[in-house]
Amino acid sequence: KINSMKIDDKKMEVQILEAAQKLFLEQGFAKTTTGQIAKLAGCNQALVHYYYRTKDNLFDKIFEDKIRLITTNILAIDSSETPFEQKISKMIKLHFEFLQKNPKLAPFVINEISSNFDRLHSLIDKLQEYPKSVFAQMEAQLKKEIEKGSIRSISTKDLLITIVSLNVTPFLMLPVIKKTLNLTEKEVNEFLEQRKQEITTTVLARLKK
Amino acid sequence: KINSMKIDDKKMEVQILEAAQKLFLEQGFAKTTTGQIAKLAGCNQALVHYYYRTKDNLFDKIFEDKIRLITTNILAIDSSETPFEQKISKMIKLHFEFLQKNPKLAPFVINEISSNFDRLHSLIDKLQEYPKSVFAQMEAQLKKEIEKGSIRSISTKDLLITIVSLNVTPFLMLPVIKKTLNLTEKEVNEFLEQRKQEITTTVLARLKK
DNA sequence: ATTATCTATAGATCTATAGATAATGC
DNA sequence: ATTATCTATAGATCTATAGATAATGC
Repeated sequence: KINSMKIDDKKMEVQILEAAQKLFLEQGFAKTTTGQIAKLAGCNQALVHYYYRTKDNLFDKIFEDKIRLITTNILAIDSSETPFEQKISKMIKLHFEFLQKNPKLAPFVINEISSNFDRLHSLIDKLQEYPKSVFAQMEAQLKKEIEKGSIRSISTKDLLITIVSLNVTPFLMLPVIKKTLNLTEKEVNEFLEQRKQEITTTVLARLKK
Repeated sequence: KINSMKIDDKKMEVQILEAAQKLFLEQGFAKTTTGQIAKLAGCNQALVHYYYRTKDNLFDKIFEDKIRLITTNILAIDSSETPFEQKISKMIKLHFEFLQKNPKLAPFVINEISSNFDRLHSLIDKLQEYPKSVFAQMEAQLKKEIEKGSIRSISTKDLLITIVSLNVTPFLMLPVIKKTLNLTEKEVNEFLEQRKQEITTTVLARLKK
């Protein structure tokens, strides 16, 4: 079985999913056609429907997967005895680098949510389940530090929104920044590196007494 | 002429533009049809094309208008002798309240930019013209303060990205927040008020020596 | 006369399915 | 036999225009 496959001869079912993913992330659901998906996957348009029946189905699979990816990467809690500020720095860094590895992810999810929220209700409910316990852990750690007096008071919610806001926005603005400042790929990376540093500085400044 | 119009009997041309605006902001370009626009405007679908010829034309008019609205509201420079920190606070406040008055604006623009950037090149060029001089003013003020030693060093670009990031993101997340936390309209407003305050706190903390 | 509005429709997609054919697994 | 893939197409939109009719301005 393993032998019978050439290197890039993945099962067509998978290739279709991957093609769909790529196109949905780039253009959004509305602008992507099953014809485009088929073409990119290297098959006939009918086959897309053979495997996934409807375009909606295909989208839901992908969207749910992305929501899960995001929720499992928002909070990388570190329960070790590392100083709190280092934990926060690491959390920002990991989240930012996750976004860097998936630069189209944030725009995509925000697009679909804000232009099609009703249809996505149920899918988004999955956003709630997992992070709850992790949120609680985070809250416990934060409270402890505040009581110790080692950081300035802030709510868990605010801290998280601040981190996510600062981390996500550069990727939303990336097309505009690239064009406006006429940046090479290398300069884009430098910008992001520099920005990552600045975000850490900002968040830590907010926590400092 | 004035007499001949009933209260809400705006010229159909305008009603079509407004209907299109509302629908584009809510659903994006791709999901909005000229049929929907006509229905909301209270006319026939053909009339949409009579006045604006193509859907693209109609969109471009609106998009350009929104880009202009945004650029004229990003930087409300205050050249008076007010202390710098107060200027920043006011700037954050004005920008945030501008977004509050136009809550669909940020998601809309980000959507269209990230799913259709190529087509919008020329329109976005307008984003550059106006703000340049204002950016320069801001930079001058900031440099002065840094040299005086009254604030911690930061680049104009970073400061602006930080403010925009923090201000914009709550509006991108609003549908999810509403649903996830099950908020009433009043609670949403409270959340935003509180958040506005927190954003100011964060930015000022970053500037404080 | 000129401009605004409507009805009707051509032409272009696009999704989804039916039915034919090719490939594969027993 | 069963599963994967293709060809072809029905049916649903959707944009844009042509041509008819109604409203308005001199």
